Amino acid sequence: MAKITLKKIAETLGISVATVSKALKDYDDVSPETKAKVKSLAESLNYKPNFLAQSLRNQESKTIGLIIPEIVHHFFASIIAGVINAAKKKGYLVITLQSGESYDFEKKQIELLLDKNVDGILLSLADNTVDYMHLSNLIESGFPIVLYDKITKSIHCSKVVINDQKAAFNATQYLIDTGCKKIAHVRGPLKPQTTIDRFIGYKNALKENDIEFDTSIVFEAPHLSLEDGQKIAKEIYKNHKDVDAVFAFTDLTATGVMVGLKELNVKIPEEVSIMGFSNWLLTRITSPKLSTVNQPGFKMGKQAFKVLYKEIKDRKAKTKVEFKTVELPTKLVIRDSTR
Amino acid sequence: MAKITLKKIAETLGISVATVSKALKDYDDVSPETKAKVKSLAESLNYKPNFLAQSLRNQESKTIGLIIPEIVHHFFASIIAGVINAAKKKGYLVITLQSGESYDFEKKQIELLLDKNVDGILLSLADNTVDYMHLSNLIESGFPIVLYDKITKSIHCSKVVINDQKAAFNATQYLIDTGCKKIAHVRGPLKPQTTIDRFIGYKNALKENDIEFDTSIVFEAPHLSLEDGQKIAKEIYKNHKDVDAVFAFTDLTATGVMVGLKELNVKIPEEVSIMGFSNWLLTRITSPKLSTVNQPGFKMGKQAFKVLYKEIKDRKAKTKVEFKTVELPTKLVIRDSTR
DNA sequence: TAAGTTGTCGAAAACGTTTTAGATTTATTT
DNA sequence: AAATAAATCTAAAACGTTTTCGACAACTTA
Repeated sequence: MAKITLKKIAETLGISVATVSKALKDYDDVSPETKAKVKSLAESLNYKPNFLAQSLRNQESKTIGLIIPEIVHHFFASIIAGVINAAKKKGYLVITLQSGESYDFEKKQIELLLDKNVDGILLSLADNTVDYMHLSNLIESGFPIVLYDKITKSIHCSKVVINDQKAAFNATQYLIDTGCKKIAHVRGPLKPQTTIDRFIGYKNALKENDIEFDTSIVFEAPHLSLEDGQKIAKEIYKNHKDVDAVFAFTDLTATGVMVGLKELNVKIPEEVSIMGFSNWLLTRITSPKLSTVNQPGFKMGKQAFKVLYKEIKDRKAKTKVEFKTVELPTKLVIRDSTR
Repeated sequence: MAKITLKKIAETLGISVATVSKALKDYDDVSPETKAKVKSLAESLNYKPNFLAQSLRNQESKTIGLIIPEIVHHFFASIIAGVINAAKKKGYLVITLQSGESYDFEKKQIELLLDKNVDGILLSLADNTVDYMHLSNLIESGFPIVLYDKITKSIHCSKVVINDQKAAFNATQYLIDTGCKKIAHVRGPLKPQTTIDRFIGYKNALKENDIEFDTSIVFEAPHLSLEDGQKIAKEIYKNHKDVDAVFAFTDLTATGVMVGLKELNVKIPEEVSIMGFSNWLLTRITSPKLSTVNQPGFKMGKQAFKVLYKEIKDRKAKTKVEFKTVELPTKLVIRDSTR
């Protein structure tokens, strides 16, 4: 059961290791006869090149790193699946790490991945990442990194995102089109670009329709949890009875708002329309079923890998690497929580 | 920005590579002075050993493979998180692959991981895996593998599981204790051991309480989907009006049954108690909230890595590897869908 | 026949580390 | 002072691959 190596093949055939290697890779300075002999023996011994040796020699590991803020999360799990799926097709394997939305972990894990000689990194920024030196240095050195979902405009590199502004605009516009006049917004933690952009989209839609923007009906859900939503529901019921729609940053919080309002006997969607964001599994389970914006996690993962792959190839071929930003389309999924 | 290597350190210090290597590892045949010089230079140059070279030389990659049936799934995502978390603590990285419940993929991906020189594999069997030769050969050769969650009794190796029989027994017993007399069971696909065990637990509880087992109220949910559950709800409503409780193989299907029955104006839990299995996020969102059995995914992932780690160490130390089966405790989570 | 061409091969270096076995120097013992 | 022991170092092989460069033979060409 010992491992088959080039050396073994060379010895049994009475030729050199170099020739065996070249025969297997169809170099044209080895005769057809030798090639045939080598190939058939390699096949019958089920020879598999040693990946570590290849990596060491070729300075590439055919492995990429994927840093996820939170694995146990429908959207991010979809991303993992998408990345793995796309990577497999190109012969790449994926090492997944979780930053837990912590800047320190994020930094450490990037280092870990670099130490492991990954060929590139896919990264979604932790919410509290504010200092980008660790990234910009890396990118300047030419190391392939692509940012997905939670990005920042302050870093110059390739990115894969959805258009949060547009998506939020469309969601809000839909609420307006269906007769809602007083639309509250539940936003996430302050820093991430996604929070900001969805908020801007919401505001733009109001403006476009000459609806006055009222800062007192914009709520922050610090943990984006169900409970956050429930609390906000009570607040709305108590102090903002005229609210007839809620557009939330994410499905879970939207569900919290919905559950909270239902407990207060508010009729959904007759009295208040609820719009979520992401299209998680749970949107099909709430009652009424939650209207939402589909955020294509699997596709985003696939696309992110593709962009990274191109950069890895370009860098190897010493072609100039062009940074690009890919914007994935979202779409409204209208169910029963909106009029 | 060129990589710092032992060679570079050796050259600037005017000593040999061997000494540098040994100095950094505190071998006792290098003088304290040399050690100090080497260490301080290494530190100031921020020397990081090349992982590939180390792996090649030491014949260990400090990387393990994790094969998951389905990543986008609350329970399995928790497992991934648990494994990564435990692995990190021991300096191991995790390559995740998805089998998609396909036997062929499972085989291919094991090979992929072996080609990549992973030090061990964590595996949950695909539903349609029936032939275990690819595994038993590997295990016999001494390669560390541990099976988690979806296991088989036909393979002799370490395993990390919950006690499905006991968990199902307790769930059923709870239904009986709360006055249910006619308890239906929704089982999963026929093959997996988990399906069989939960079914046995259900039957045992009936027997223990002198309740007649009625095969006509055992239903199969082939895809374990929400829709499967809804269909079964209709069937129950139509032909088995005397059913006053349903114990389902998994939360999503339980939810399907619940949604289906609610649509037929059956009162939950007054007329029918519903018990799920797994304790996914969604159980807190259904209305009424779903009672279920907590299946500790994160812990299972952690534990699975620990067992694998021990095997890797033992094997390296040439200690005899003892296979063991770790059984993780489950517990009933009673919410509002049961009386 | 001398020079050039072509086809086929292998030695050796390289990737960066670890470790064995031996070499060299210094210190200790008789 | 010679023999032995201890302390410190290094050469070299090893892990398994890839690729450059040159060697050699056989065949063409002038």
